[in-house]
Amino acid sequence: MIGLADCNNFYASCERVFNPQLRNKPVVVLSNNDGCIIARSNESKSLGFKMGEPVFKIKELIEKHKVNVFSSNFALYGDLSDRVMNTLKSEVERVEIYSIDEAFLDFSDLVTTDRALSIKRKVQQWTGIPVSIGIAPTKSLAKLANNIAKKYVKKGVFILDDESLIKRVLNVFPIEDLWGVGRKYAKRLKQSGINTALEFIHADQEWIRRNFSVNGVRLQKELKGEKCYDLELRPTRKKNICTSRSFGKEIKDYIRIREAISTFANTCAIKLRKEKSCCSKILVFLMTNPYNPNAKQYHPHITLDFQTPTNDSAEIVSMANKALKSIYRNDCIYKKAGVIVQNTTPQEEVQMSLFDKVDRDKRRRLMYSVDKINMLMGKDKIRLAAQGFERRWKLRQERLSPCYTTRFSDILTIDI
DNA sequence: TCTGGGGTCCTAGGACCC
DNA sequence: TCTGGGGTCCTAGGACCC
Repeated sequence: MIGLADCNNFYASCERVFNPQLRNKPVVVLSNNDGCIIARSNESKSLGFKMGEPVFKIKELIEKHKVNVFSSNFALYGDLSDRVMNTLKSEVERVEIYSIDEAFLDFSDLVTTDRALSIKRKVQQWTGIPVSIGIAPTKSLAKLANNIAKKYVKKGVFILDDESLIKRVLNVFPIEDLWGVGRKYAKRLKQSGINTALEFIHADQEWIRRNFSVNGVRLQKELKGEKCYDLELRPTRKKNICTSRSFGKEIKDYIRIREAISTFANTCAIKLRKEKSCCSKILVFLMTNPYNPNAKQYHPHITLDFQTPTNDSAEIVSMANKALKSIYRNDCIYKKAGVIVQNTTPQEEVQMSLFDKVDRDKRRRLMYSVDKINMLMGKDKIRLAAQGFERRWKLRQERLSPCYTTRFSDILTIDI
């Protein structure tokens, strides 16, 4: 049996941990640039706030209900996520961290409601984060069980084990809530008269394969209780790494864009080194504001290759700027830009180029020292000049909560 | 005025090989 | 007039996830 532990309204719950005044009050967390709603407490959900809704459209509603609004604070969420995962690992031997707020748990040894409940209570007590746990024979069914635990079961734990229970649940489970069925697939399925998980199980397998690829077939098998996805215990190396942002204010000036692209490229290089990977391709893209119908639209991108795979900041930044130069036009105003490094290989397995002139050992030691100094002294203490100093393109974050757990100056003090 | 960011996998089609 | 068979690799686009 496989369990899925999923934190309830994770980002909103994180904001509550060190700010108990928010309990039982509506909370929403916004995306970067304070643009859209990306997390809601139960209170906000019942007030009708929708996932992904742009904030400016619902300003009055927010004020009317005195909703507590926060900019996203990923330093806080990341740290609390680590605490939740470590707590789960203290109770279950085999844990797959699936996302920032979800983990699959191997329950093949012992499945009881009591065990699940005591795990849930421990996470709550040790981290302050409420979780729900669904347990079933396959990952897809565990996802489904979790969905039910969250919505309908007060104690927050639901075990989906015997066949007749599974059948009863599938019969009322909406097709669009299945794991792996997004908006497009749901629409197509409904057009074919398939509205519940049970109807999906009974659909013709060849038809599913044709319309929803092998993933659809796997989902169908998993719902029937046949395992297609195992627990993945070792974190896998990323194949692509992306750093991109919308700008707080739109930018036209080449120098400013170059500073942003240089910063994004440098961040990609840092992420690569953290993964101990090198990349052999780099993609740079620009975007004008698609929501402004009067603006000239231009969404260029270009991919360039490295002769020798690299994770050297200087090499990656200079290649990114070369790419930028070839797509930049000065008659557009840009809203967003980004850098994606691709075709990654483990840094120990880099294929050298016969004509390479770079002393790669020396460069690697240099990068190692830069990373180390920045870790000790603070982010960007050593940086490339191309990144600039002003960060004029920076995000809007007007309602940021303190980094309670990751910054000394933000640690709570207690008056006795 | 104001609309997020970071990933993965699959498939079809084109280019190429012998 | 008649024009094979069996592959691989790469990429763009589309779907999905959180």
